[in-house]
Amino acid sequence: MQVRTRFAPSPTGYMHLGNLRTALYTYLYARRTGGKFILRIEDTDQEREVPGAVEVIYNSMRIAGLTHDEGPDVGGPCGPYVQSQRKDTYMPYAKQLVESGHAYYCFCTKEELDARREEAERQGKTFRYDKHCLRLSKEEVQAKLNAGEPWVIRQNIPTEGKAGFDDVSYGHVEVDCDTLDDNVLIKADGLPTYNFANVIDDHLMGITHVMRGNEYLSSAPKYNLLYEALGWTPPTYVHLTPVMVEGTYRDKKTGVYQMAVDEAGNPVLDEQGQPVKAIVKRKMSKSQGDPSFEDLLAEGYLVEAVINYLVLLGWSPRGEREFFTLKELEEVFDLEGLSKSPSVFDIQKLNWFNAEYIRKLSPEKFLELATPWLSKALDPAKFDFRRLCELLQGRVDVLNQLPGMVAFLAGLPEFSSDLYVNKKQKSTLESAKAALTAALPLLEGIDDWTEEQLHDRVMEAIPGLGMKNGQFLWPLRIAISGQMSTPGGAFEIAYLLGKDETLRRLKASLEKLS
RNA sequence: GACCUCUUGGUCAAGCGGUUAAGACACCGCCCUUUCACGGCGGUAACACGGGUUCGAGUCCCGUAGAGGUCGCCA
Repeated sequence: MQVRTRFAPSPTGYMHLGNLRTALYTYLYARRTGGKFILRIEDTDQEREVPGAVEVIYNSMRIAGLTHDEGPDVGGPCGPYVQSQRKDTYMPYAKQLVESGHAYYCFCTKEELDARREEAERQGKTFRYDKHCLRLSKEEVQAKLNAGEPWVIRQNIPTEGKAGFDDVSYGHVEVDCDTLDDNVLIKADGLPTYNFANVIDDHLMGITHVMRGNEYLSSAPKYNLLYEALGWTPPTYVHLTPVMVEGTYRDKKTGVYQMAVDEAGNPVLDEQGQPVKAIVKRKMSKSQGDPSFEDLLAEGYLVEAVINYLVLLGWSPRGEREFFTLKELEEVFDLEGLSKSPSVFDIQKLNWFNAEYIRKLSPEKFLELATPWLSKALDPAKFDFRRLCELLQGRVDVLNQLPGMVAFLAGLPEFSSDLYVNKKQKSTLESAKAALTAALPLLEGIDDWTEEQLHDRVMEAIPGLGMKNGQFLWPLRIAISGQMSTPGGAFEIAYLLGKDETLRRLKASLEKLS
């Protein structure tokens, strides 16, 4: 049987990295097995509608290179692929379940339920719907329906026995039915809940492998009960771990941060005596300030790097190799390598991957990608971006570091004379002053301002000065850059700056040193 | 609180009854070098705990602890 997988996001307006990873795995499994990859939009929550959010999904998928075989935009035999457009397909199944006793009409209002939920919470009990409306006779139900009372349809979970399912990673999972709640299947607005829609759609669309976050692990038994009641065969389940992050935590309702406490429960204070925010391990979340896929791209991460990093976060190829293109992943991805425990998103490792991918870029491509970033700090007409990029390509991790790395070229920063002192280069304040004094006429005498000339003329002059290379070059670089570290040595910086500016800076720095 | 799941270095992770317990990131050191970086070499660092099963357990079973998830007319 041909594998059919699906990615079923709800349109939130951004691509969560955990979701992107789910999409990736889902896509890769379909490709690896020669199956079909389907995109379905789960937008049954009308209150949460975000304008333009569906386009964000298409865009992210396209940028990531995850092309779907069926979906709202490309069509397919099982359409429509947007749940809000499938409204009429769910009701008949719901009614069928009511007929067979696997579901029932419920007329309890939200307010009543909220009150009961609160009451249960006050008593420290787990709230579960008490099947109140199940006691209604067929006639009573009909009368209420005729009177136009608002209603929902609930799943009728058996009060005893066990329910379970099989998962590729987690094996057989089983729970007692009496721990399960009678969830709403059809909402008062006539639209299905996720609990119902995913079962119906997955079946109707012929999905063979359901891959999704493991927040659904505990409700999966209920879904299987539904498959059973409908006389359908459940799909193969593959539950995926969440992507975690170590960061601060802010309460959604109150907006206050969780603060750090020591073993005695006292607040941890920083040097200024201010309370410190706690660093906790939690699910990655846009609302907590964690980056989305789009955010990462905007910061100057390369798509290939993000994909490569993400695929390895929760899946292992079981070998030494760690660089993969999407195409290569389509050949090697499997379910066996999937991890069962949550993994922590590590920006440092992503940075490393990104740096590696930047280095693999052709110089032309890097120039193209870097130019907008360099232009934030430098006038392209005044600097040799091509040469600058040659120096930068091996040194930058993330493109957004670029403006900061070259800002010193636009204007000499204020700097402390301490920078001239370097033990390893045997550079002291005195030797620096001597070097700079000697450098001025030497550089003034160079008319052909190329790196080669700069290098040759200076290098041949240094021995005559009785100095070591470092004693001369270290202070020179400091004097014209004002920085401890720069993308390139003294000659490269001098070339980029041009003769006039180099001499101007050299004089200014020398003056300051006197 | 109830239920479900998970647990190898700081992080990602290999391991699927017998290994000196891989590798990568990060960190540290050395080399290279006119700086930083790159590169090369090396180093610190882990099987949560307690019971079993077994000749032998990171690997199997049971507890405990910790972590995560779920408990919405959200998905």
